[in-house]
Amino acid sequence: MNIQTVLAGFKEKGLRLTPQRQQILRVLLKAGGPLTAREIAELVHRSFPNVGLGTIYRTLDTLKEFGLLDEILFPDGGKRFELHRKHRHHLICLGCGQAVAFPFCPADCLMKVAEQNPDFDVRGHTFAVFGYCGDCRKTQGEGG
Amino acid sequence: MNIQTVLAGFKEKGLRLTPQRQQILRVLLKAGGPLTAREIAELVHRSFPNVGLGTIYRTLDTLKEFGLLDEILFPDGGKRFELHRKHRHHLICLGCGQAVAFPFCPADCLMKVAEQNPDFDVRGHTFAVFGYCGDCRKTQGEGG
DNA sequence: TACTATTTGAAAAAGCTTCTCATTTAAGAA
DNA sequence: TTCTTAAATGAGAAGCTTTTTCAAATAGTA
Repeated sequence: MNIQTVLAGFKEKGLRLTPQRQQILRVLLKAGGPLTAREIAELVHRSFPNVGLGTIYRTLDTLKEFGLLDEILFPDGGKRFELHRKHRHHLICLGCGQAVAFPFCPADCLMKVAEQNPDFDVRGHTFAVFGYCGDCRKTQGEGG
Repeated sequence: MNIQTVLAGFKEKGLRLTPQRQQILRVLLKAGGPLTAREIAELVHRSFPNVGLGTIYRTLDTLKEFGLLDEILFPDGGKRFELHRKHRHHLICLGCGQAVAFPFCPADCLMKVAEQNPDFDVRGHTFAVFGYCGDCRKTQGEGG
């Protein structure tokens, strides 16, 4: 996904292309992984020091509403955001917080669940794997 | 898991069996599904109106520390708690909030992830399925 | 009973997210 | 370019959940 696509989508929906929104989008596009609202705010502030957290959250809400943004729930309850890229799950390092996406779903489990709960209308699922990345294993991942 | 087991575990660890903790445990044992901290507090207050939220959270922390409590993250970021019962995942209704546990894990996906990330030391995972239960489908689950 | 470290209640504080509202501004019209 | 207007913004207040603080109470033991 590039910024042109996103901005075109914005225009289609009648949303204004404010500099703040553009900067928030650039930050999300540049991000190597999912970011917290605060991290997004800090990065945006490098170009627009006065953007309020309200604006950050409002923009994130707007993006979510249009399916452009994914929200990732970390095991401690913390939320992170990244631009939507098909359906993906994450491999998350408990040491450094780095998250790597992978594109496949727990198919076997979903099938079993659906089979065993025929009355339940499955609409979605979450799946995330936690542990320690190669770098963190050397320092903090052992013996936990 | 019954209250005797839990209380015995408490004693072993040198924890005091205060009436507040016992009541929190009873509430968790009686619960039909995972509860929010506030729900636990409300139920505890029926017997002990003055138990503070601080005590609730501290007790939940203690239980988590000893592996007696599981925390479930809902898709909106809300947290719920239930006494640990082996390793389980949840089928959660977006209509009424009811959560049903199931005892199997997304094995295929976990294997793939581990294979594709040999440097990563996998320590855990989360998996939850969301949708609408039979009751809610009749009223609010259609066309969402 | 007396002792003491643990636990508690109450309130304050902290952290994240949402809301409020006067002001600003993007986008289109003239 | 200037005007118009609804949408968006910044700043701060407010709302929630969770954590911390600390004097007072108490479980467990001697």
